[in-house]
Amino acid sequence: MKSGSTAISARTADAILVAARKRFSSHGYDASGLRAIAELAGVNVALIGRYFGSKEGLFLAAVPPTLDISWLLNGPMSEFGTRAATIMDMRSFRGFDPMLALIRAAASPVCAPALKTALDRQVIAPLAGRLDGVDAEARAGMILATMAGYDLMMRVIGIEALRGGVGAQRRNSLAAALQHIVDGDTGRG
Amino acid sequence: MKSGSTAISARTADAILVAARKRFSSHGYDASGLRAIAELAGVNVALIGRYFGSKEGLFLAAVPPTLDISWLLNGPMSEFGTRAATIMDMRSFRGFDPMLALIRAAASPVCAPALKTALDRQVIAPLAGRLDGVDAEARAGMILATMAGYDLMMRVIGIEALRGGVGAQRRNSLAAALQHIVDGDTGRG
DNA sequence: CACCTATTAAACGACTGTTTAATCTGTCTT
DNA sequence: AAGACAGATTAAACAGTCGTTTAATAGGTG
Repeated sequence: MKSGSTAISARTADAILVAARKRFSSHGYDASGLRAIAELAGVNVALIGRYFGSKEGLFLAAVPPTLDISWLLNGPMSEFGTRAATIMDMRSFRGFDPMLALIRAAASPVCAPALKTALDRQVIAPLAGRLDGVDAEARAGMILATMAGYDLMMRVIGIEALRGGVGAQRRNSLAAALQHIVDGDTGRG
Repeated sequence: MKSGSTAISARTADAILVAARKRFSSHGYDASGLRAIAELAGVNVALIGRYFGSKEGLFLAAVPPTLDISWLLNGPMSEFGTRAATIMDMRSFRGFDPMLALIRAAASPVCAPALKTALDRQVIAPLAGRLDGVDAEARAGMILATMAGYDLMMRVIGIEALRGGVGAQRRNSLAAALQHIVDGDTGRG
């Protein structure tokens, strides 16, 4: 045998996780039925209950672990704005986008607490550690808020002012906004 | 009779609208049942169908008309950042908060199109008209995105880095971020 | 009383997350 | 090789809620 008692289940559980991430990021938590997730994974609905206990358990196992920005911290912080804006604008995930899953699930009361903890530990803390100057944590929170708001308006709602026009223009707006927070410019001095 | 055929219904329809706004802004679109809205309004569920046709019709009548920022454009644009940040941070709506309703309903596919139209006409356009310099619409979109992201992180998810600490600190972060976009600072010149 | 409107209780089918019991599959034992 | 066992998977049903609709009731004026 390959690995004993959970060989087949490990692959099935993984298929469920992959399907859940796709569905949660494209339809949100409330609008994602367990049967739709199961069908996308090619398994029976009852297996979700068996492997993850409940819909909330499935969400907790699927989304929070994917929320990290280590890929964004590789490089000098003097170029954080352009680096973040470029990735945010050019990215094209195939089925699963952690940021969209975060935004679309935030409205659900059962998701918000887990998202808050994951963001505090995996996004705010490491980002604040790379920021010089005062109020590092508050500024890290503002950076996250700016990126999330950008995605909320451009990808979830589809605001024309951000979607239309030359890509470089909106990237510059986002890059400049982010870099100012990184540089700690208070705008008054 | 007072006004013919819809005298009593006008008051009832208004009670339904008020209840719907409260519920949509505190629980989002998907998690707001029509029966909960009707009970909050003190009327029967069937009246919602009679007055607004469907749940989508109720949302369209309740939320989009409330999305405007005329109160935010009164005053010099050189103080837009501090003015917006102060109102955003100090505000305390009793039951209905348009910004929270926008954020919590954005994930629903049936709400997004209407929100997009309302935001384009009632927020982006008037705001862009007050902005000097290049890419006024893209920058107006960034201002809206920054404010929405701030609310998403602080009020919906409850990020500690934004909630905690002295209020003046997080207000300064938000105010500075917004003012830089207003001033059209590209961060590279 | 008759009439029009506003309002209600009740039921509709469809879907939700979750659970139960049965079936299938593959491995090990005799 | 044949039977027994354990784990993985499934079909089916559970109680509940969803948005919506239908038919009956209450309220107020002519």
